[in-house]
Amino acid sequence: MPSPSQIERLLRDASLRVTAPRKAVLAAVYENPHADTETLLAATRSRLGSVSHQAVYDVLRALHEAGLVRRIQPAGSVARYEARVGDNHHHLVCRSCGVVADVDCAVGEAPCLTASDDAGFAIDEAEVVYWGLCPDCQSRPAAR
Amino acid sequence: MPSPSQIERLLRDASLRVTAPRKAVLAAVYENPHADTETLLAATRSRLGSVSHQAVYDVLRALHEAGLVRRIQPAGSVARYEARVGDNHHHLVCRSCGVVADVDCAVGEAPCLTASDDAGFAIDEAEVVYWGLCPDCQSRPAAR
DNA sequence: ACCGTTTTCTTGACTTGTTCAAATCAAGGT
DNA sequence: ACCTTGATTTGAACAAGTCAAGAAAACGGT
Repeated sequence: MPSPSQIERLLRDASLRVTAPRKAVLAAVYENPHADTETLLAATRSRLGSVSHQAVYDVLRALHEAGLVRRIQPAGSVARYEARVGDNHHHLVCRSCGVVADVDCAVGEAPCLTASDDAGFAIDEAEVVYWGLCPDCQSRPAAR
Repeated sequence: MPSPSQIERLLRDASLRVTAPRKAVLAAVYENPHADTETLLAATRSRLGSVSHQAVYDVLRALHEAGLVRRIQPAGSVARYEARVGDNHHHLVCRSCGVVADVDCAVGEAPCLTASDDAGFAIDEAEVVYWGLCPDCQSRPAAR
C-alpha cells in the first residue's frame, strides 16, 4: 500500500500531472483491488469530498494508458481496475456474484502464453480467466 | 455447416421449440463465426425478411443457455457468438480491429486449466484470450 | 384436424455504463 | 508571477442490452 508521497512519485514518473483527483483515484485503486468504476468513484469522493463522474473515468483511462493500473473486464461485468501491474497474474471470476480473485500464473510463463497456431497474429499478451463459484456462492447455491 | 433439417434437429434435441427466428439465428451463427448481435440480426433478417431486435436477443440467450452456441465477450467488445461448442478452444483477439480467430488448446488440456491456487473457487472453465494484432492490422499500423 | 396451454415474438420504452464536447480551471516549466 | 498545456466540471449524448405487456405461434392431448 503506497504512501501519499509514493503515489505522487508514481504519477510523476509516468509523466502525468499530479492532481488531487489522480492521487485519490490511484490510492483508491490500491485500496480496492478489482473494484468497478462506481466503487472507485465513491472511494475517491470519500477522500476528496467531490469529484465528477467524468474525472474518474478520465483518470482511470490516463492511469491505464500510463500502465499504472490494469483494466479487466470479464464477460458480463463492468470494467474493473487493479494496481497490480507488471507481473503476469490471472483471475478467478465468480459466475454468480462476479467477485474477482487473483491467481499467480500456474506454469511458469511458457505454455499458457504460446498459442498452438497464432494465425499470423502478433501476440503480446495471454489472458487467462478461470470461471467458477466463489466460496460464498457455493454455500448459498442459487441464492442471492 | 448443418442443413436446415439438422438445424431443426439441434433445436429439438435441446428441447427448444422450433420457430423460424430460431432456425434463422442458429444458421446465421453457423455462417458467421464470432459475429456480434448486430451482424446476426442483419443476417437473420436477410433470411426471414423481418425479425425484431428483441427476438434475436432472446433467441441468442436461449441458444446459449441450451449450450448450442458459445458466447464470448473480449474486454471492450460487444458480445459475440459462435456455434463451435463442446471442444475446448480459445481465441485470438486483435487489439486494433477486434477481429477474433480460433486457436486450439495448445497443451492438451491440463496445465492451462488448473489454477495454481483456486482460492476456494469451484472452477468449471478456464478461458484463454490471446491479445495482439491481426495480420491486416500489422500491415497498416495505427491506420484505420 | 382442432384446442388450449405455454412459450415465443413484437413493439416500444427504458436502464446502465461509458463517452463526447464546451467552457473553466489548475499544474508546472520559463 | 505568467503562460501554455493539460485536467476537471457540467451536462448532454450514445450504444448495448433489458424490461414489460400484449399478440401470435408451437406442440401435446383429445
